Amino acid sequence: MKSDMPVTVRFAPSPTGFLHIGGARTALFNWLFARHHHGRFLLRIEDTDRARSTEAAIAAIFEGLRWLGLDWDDEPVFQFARAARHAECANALLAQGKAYHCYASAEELQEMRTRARAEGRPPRYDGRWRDRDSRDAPPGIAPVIRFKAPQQGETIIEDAVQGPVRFANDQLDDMVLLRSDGTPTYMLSVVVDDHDMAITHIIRGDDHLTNAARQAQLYHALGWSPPRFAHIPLIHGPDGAKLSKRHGALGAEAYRDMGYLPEAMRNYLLRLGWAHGDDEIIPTEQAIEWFSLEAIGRSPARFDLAKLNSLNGHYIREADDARLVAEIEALRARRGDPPLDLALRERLAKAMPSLKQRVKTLVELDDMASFIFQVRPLVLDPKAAALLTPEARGVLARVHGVLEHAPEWNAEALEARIRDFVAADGRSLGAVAQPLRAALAGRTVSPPIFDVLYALGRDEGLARISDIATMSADLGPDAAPQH
RNA sequence: GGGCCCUUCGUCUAUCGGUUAGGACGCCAGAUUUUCAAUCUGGAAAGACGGGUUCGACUCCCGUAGGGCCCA
Repeated sequence: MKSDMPVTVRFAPSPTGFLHIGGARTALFNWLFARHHHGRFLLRIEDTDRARSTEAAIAAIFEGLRWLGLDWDDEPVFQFARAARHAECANALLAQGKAYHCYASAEELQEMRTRARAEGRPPRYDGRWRDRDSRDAPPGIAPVIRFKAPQQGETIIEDAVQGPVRFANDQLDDMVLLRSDGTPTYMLSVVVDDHDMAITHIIRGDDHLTNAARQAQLYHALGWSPPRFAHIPLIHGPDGAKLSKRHGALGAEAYRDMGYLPEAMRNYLLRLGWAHGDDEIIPTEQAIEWFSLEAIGRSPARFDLAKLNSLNGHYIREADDARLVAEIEALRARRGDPPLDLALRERLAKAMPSLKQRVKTLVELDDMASFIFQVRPLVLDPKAAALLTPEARGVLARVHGVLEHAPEWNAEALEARIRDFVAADGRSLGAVAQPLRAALAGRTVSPPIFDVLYALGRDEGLARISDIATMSADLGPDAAPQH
């Protein structure tokens, strides 16, 4: 263990797709651990699979991490570029007799597997070139370099999350380090890179737990002390199976586009497999202070959108209004909507305190704000149209009269005025508020009508009421005003 | 098939041998109310199963079942 060294962790995705939710959580845990210890959080792009690695995926991963607010230290390391260094380490092991050339052909390997299978043994390389002289090598065959793994005893991983995990060494065969074309294998590259990057703690999904044993052996053979391992359980879909496309496993940018706030996502992901007593709302600063590997659970957690929604609603309500306006503008821009002019942006800002109270996502926020973006004459939805009976329109005409001389145009003053009108008229507030809502928003659901009136402003508000009040034709469900 | 890991309300979790098994999301009911929310109050809801160890197990051990990961 390198307890004397500054904490250095890494996130090492393969750029074969977007930053999915499991990767995002792994990155978050690494980031929190680094920030907690005032250490470094590095990025390594494991792009050795040339066929599947893409520039687009690399960009998506960077973008996803930036969106989540997980800033990394130093320039990212690209693994493929370090292949020569990896080969050098394999050759060093070869020179020291800790690795050997293996000339077994693909057919031989296949034969080994089928025989093992037939005999009910686990399919493993049988070590046939382990102690054989290279002079026996068949001509014309480029050898691979295999690791001379210990055959007796056991390898114990003292995992920070899983506790001690023991592997019998005879279960682990002599893995390939360098392929016959001279390219390093994943197992070699990871160990060399983690060592060269001075990684002190490897926090990754527990799908790598078995790899840890072989990697630990490699560390020892190379004369390096292994880092501390922390294998965190994978995230599962709602049905308990591994999270996959089938569950709609999406990239970080998809969650952004669905209207989630990065701080809500961080809070949600943190609580998947990690807890601090009964605390649920844990802002990032607090998370950094509290985070520890010991508190990570060992059982896989299921991804649950309902809880994310709840957290997101909380963070939206807490968010600064100006920021939310900017978020809505960004969302609309991504969707291809024209930018908001000054007046609309101002209306949106005025409505924001009320709007943000009633939504779970930014997409819902945008929808809740649609009354602001509507252009007169409003398109009424069927329920709103049904509310606007001739009688209701008559009421609206009188409300218009009451409001047009209002000295002040703010929610409190408008409410007082309308309540006076309602009281004098002997009606319930609802009998006036609902038609008013239909006229102002074109829907039966909106923020409180006084907030709506205030946000719309005097001219637009009165005009919308007037549009409906002066309408002569019957307003059947199909008679809503059309553009 | 082999190795390894996991198992508390529907979901995320607290509990680190002694609790009426707590909280959150979701759900149901009520309060509030101009709609929808928000908020408040109340409610239903859990230790997979079987053995041990112990005065006492959700908690420790073994087994079974179920799920997952890796290898092929």
